[in-house]
Amino acid sequence: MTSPPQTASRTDGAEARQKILLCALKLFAEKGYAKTSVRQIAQAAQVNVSAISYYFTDKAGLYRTVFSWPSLVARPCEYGFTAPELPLEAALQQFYMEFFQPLKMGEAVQDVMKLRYREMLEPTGIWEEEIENEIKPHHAAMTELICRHLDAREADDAIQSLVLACIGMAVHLFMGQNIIRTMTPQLLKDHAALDRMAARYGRYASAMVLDEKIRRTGIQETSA
Amino acid sequence: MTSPPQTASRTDGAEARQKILLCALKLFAEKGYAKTSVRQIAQAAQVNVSAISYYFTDKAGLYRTVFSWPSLVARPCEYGFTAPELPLEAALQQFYMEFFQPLKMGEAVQDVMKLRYREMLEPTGIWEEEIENEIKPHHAAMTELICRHLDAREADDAIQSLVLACIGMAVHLFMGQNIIRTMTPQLLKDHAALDRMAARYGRYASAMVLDEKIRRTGIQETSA
DNA sequence: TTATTGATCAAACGTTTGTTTGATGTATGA
DNA sequence: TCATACATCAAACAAACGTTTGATCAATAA
Repeated sequence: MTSPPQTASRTDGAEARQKILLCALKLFAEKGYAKTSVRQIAQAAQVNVSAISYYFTDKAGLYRTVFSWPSLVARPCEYGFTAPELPLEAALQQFYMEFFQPLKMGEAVQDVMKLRYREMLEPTGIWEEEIENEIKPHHAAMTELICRHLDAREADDAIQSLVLACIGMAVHLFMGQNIIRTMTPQLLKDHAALDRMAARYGRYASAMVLDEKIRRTGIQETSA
Repeated sequence: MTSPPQTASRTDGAEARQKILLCALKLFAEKGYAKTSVRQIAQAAQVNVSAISYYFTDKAGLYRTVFSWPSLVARPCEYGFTAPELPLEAALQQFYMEFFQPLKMGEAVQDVMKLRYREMLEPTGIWEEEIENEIKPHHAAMTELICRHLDAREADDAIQSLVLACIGMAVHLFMGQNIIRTMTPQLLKDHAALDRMAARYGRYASAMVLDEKIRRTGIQETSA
């Protein structure tokens, strides 16, 4: 009879597991998967090395668990920027606000995002099955928004470039945090600074879309 | 068996060195420093493992050599986009043309760029001493260009955000090659597609700067 | 010729890697 | 009380790592 007993009163186990997860996240995000050894993680978490295999089977299992940490990855009310009643600039500003949200939250959330973006450069394993379900929706949502405001029923190359540019600005800011904080730290200083950043990027993106719109109507008029 | 030339049975030595460099570059760019073993490199280059220590002292030495491969890194006529006589949009388009140039060239050049951008995420060692001398000039050149066209003598936060956005679009396209080629392959298909991309990004960036200019003159008038 | 030099090799080096083992301590349930 | 389940530990494991060794082969210079 080895039915799972209730060990709720026992705090030791879950506590160690949590510590391992937290330290692993930090180290993985900081130095990458390969450069982080299980012994380093164990030492940082102040647990025995074998605790990692004990709780997560192996290093890869620990990474997978960290990578899709539910409480950190789950972002409840996202894609609010696609709301149809929003004017273009407001929608884009909200997009960047949502995108920069993790930067405002704790280190852990940022580290998870860092992990995910790191997978872009080193597409091995989880990338295809996980990011595919995160990047593509993001991309599709932005495409839909821009198509709607350009009165285009399909996304041609120009629109897809536009989508890429809008998203690229955000991704770059996220991935280049370290550099930006070195060169122009005041831009990411605090929540207010990030909000200003989102507002500016929203304006810029809006200007890009409007430029494309003018170009399109112009072409339509001359070709008609 | 064909009759062997004078130096056929005995290879030059420089040849092996070159092969190691080429394969190391490819593997480092593909999988990162830590995940690439010297044995893999040796096998790919079809040389003995010890040849790496023989020619480059150690793995780190090989990496350093690859990282600053003179013939690949040297980019002769750069920063041409800052030429004062260029109008804004043309200047920005030239910026993106220059930025995307490596994408047109051989795989080796792209891999070197990939290596350099990878150092952004994993700032260990060479980063500080090398990238500092590459990113900052790029950034400064773009800042100067935008300041000039905005009639601003100093770069305030808004201008620096603008600079960041313009550069970010380009960096994102470079780093996200794999994803972009998966989702919208036609945007990076060939040289002509890349040129169209640079032209579009130039227009978009120009629209952003002009938007900021309008905003500025508007504020100046109301505040004056 | 012989001596020397540089390139190449298989083999082994000592470490570090991720993982497993078996023992020990400890709280819980009967 | 005893017995079971669980958490933790030091130690050991095989495999892979970067690196070194010493021999071998080919070419050059004396």
